[in-house]
Amino acid sequence: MLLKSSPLQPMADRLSAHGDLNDDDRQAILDLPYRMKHLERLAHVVHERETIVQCCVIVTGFAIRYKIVGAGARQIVAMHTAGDMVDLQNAFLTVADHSVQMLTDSEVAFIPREDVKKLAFDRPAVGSAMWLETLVDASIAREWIANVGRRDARTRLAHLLCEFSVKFQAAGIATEDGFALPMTQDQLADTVGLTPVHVNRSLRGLEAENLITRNRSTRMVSILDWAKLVSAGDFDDTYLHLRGRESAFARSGRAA
Amino acid sequence: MLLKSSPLQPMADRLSAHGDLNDDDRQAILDLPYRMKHLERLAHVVHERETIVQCCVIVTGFAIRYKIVGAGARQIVAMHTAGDMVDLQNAFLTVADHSVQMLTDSEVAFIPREDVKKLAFDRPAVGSAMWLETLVDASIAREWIANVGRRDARTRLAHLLCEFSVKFQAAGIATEDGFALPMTQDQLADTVGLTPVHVNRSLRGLEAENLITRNRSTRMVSILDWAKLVSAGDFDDTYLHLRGRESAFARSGRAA
DNA sequence: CGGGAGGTTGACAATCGTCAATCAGAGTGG
DNA sequence: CCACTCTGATTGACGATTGTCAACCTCCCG
Repeated sequence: MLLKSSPLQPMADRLSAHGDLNDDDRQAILDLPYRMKHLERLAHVVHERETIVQCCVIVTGFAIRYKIVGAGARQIVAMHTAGDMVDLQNAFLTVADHSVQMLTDSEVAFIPREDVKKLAFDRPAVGSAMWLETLVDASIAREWIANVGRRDARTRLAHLLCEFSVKFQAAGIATEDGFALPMTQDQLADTVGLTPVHVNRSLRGLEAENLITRNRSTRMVSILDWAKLVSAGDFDDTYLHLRGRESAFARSGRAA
Repeated sequence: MLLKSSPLQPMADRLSAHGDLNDDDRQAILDLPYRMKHLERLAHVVHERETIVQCCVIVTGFAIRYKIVGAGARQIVAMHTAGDMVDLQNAFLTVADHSVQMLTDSEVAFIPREDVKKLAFDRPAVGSAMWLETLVDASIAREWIANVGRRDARTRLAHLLCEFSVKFQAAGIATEDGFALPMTQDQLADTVGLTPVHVNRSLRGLEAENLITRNRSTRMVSILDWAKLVSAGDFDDTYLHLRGRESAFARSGRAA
């Protein structure tokens, strides 16, 4: 069960979390052909309108998906961490409808899309898990629409911080006390549909309320009061579909 | 090839558009067990947090997916027309992360989720098409994030109208000249993250510019200048992934 | 020690929201 | 055929959240 060896292990773990994969399924994932690549901060994996031929799995690091609108503004539409299959989901779409860029120096594995498709249909359990993964992504996107469309600045940011906290903990790269936020305020602004100036004001507001603390140099966010942050962010982790895991509500209950 | 008989025909057509399905594939779709139901305007198909046991295909009519945020506001996160598999995509998620409501009196077909899953993996061609359909939905959601997050009121609405025009034409329920918009201004407001008052002002603005005309009683939107509307809405239909079809840009080119 | 990226602030502008009144059209019952 | 009612559309006055502009600060690094 503990075959920690392949760079694809995080991907196998992620998919296992979505359903019961047997050892053969897991091994089949690890046996996928891949090509490792080191990508530097701000390097692009895909550009909008490009043709997709490979799927990309993040082994280490963070990435964002973004779109550029006519006025030149950028909107970040998703954020990914280790184990995420950034464009694996797009194994079925031919032309990219958005760009993918690394937030940090990262290790990624590229897998030919045909091999991914084949695996998905050869092994329904794996296929289901992959499909599920893309559906969870879609669910998060819907939540972001609501976040940007119907919440004020403070709530939007608190919500995003809650989401990151839960997501990072699920990925094993954060504790309940806080996490390293690999985004500048410019990037945060493009994530929640605000300006960097307003993000700054809102973030300081959350600090002033003693919900969080930040370390500017390490870019670490410490959560001082999870229950209040959840409340401030109107956060409910149902949309993350984390199933078996300890839910954020459970955590908030414990903290209360 | 023309077996127009089953209520599931629109679904088969839609899936065929995403890839090459052979006659057996198409027949397998039509052979799915289903239960027809008439739903009145504003009836709910699913409520947020409910457990999903059936998948729903719209045969006639329109539906919206929406979320309610803490402050009580509603955000519509998707809009669906005939042929759309509203919760088929959620065959893999157990608990609904949003509500689904009909915009008009409609005919829908309910299919047990297990049968959908089985079909998807028994017939990879169908499974691919279904997966693709969910990925297109996700792509639209991402575009909506950008629309709400980074475009001003006028542009947001123009963009939405362009999307509806293209989508409705693809579904065969609109011409290039216009379409019946089954939404009130309240619902439009909850779609683009504005207030109804501001939607009204923006819509009248587009009319004043002679980009569109509306018939209040039939709720019909006529497009007077497609090219200018596309420009005003910063619209590029790449994200709709319509492949083989005549693209909106082709149309705008023709009109120019 | 200079340069640069990113964070912070203040003053001011503006898009968009709120509130509330009024209007228009469809359906209903007498 | 007309009053009545209800939903949805339209407008105006006013308020406020958020954006814009621009300066300054802080830390890191060569």
